[in-house]
Amino acid sequence: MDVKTVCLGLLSFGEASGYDLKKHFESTIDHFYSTGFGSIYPALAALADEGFVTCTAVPQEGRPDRKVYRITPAGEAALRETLATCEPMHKTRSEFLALLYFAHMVPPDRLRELIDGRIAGMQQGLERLNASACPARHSWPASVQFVQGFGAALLEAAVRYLRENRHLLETPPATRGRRRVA
Amino acid sequence: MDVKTVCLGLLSFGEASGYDLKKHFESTIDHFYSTGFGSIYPALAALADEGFVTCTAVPQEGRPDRKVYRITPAGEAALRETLATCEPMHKTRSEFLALLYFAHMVPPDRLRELIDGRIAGMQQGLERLNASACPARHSWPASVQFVQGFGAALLEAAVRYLRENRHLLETPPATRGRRRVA
DNA sequence: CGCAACATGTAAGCGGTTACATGATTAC
DNA sequence: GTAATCATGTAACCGCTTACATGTTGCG
Repeated sequence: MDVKTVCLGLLSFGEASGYDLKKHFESTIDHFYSTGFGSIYPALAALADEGFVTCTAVPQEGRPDRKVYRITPAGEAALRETLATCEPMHKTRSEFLALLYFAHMVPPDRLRELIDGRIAGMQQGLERLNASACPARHSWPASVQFVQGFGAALLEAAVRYLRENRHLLETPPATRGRRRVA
Repeated sequence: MDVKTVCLGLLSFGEASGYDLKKHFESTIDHFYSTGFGSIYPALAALADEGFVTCTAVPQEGRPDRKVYRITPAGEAALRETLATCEPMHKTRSEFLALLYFAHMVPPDRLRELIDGRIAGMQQGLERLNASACPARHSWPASVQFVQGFGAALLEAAVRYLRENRHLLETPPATRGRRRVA
């Protein structure tokens, strides 16, 4: 499932511009599928080419036309087909965890800063998720809430684990009695 | 931090062949940084070119020479440098969550099967992590244990969340009184 | 005065995945 | 017999990231 499909799925919630989609990505999707304008705009153009969306240019003052996309019946059928048949993967690529894996080669100060930073970043992500969940004014389906809850649950677990176990990385090995005071 | 750096890091634990590294990736790294031979072999060749590892060919019967790689002092320095200065990212790309996000477009049976499959896959991953953690015979540093524990904690949280909240996706919306019997 | 938000797009480049190529041994 | 394990590599392809390109409005 590529960016095109995700954009098509988002358009199944209602019409939107590329800019709108980017904001949607940032607010609730970023934690499991992040992307940028460089992927979104070409995706929308391709979807329009295939007849899966229509595009209406809304003139604006002092800005490029706002291009509003709407999903077509063909697009909805294609989306259902893709969702019904694709083999959805799930993968994490974390240089952060890789670095921790090699903690024995990382200066202690650096290690501490990185872990502090990561915890802070995760709590920020948590706040962002909860913030966009609160309003409850959306016409979005329950699944959105579900996926945000999933992200929040994982973030909470990650923060807890880091807090409770970082000492395993940060205490000196103590093998070979190095720096033993007594 | 690319595949090259991770391979170099793994070689800081001790000598290994490309094949060995692949097994190491599969057993304990896969959950946060997966890769294949197509990345590992070129990475090792590049590291050898740069003088960060040496390569000793060990002849075998009926098989290609086993090429054993060892990190050099220059390689260790380069590794420390990279780990001390890189900006480690952490990102998840989940088509699975994307699909759940659009659950309103997915046939209920398919949805159930996918969630069941994902839970099963996660529990398998959990068993694999615990299995490779148990032996305790490794000369690997504590950080390895730490990272495996991290993976396990997240998997557990994910399984729990899916179990406890899947009904939110699987019960019909009930809006507009569809299929209301009474 | 400078920065953020609004708004859309192109194109090079990069890293990684996938498929291909080869081939013996061992266990079921 | 047929699948899995051992063992190494090459190369095309592909999608995504990044940088570039442009320009107005409004806020502090």
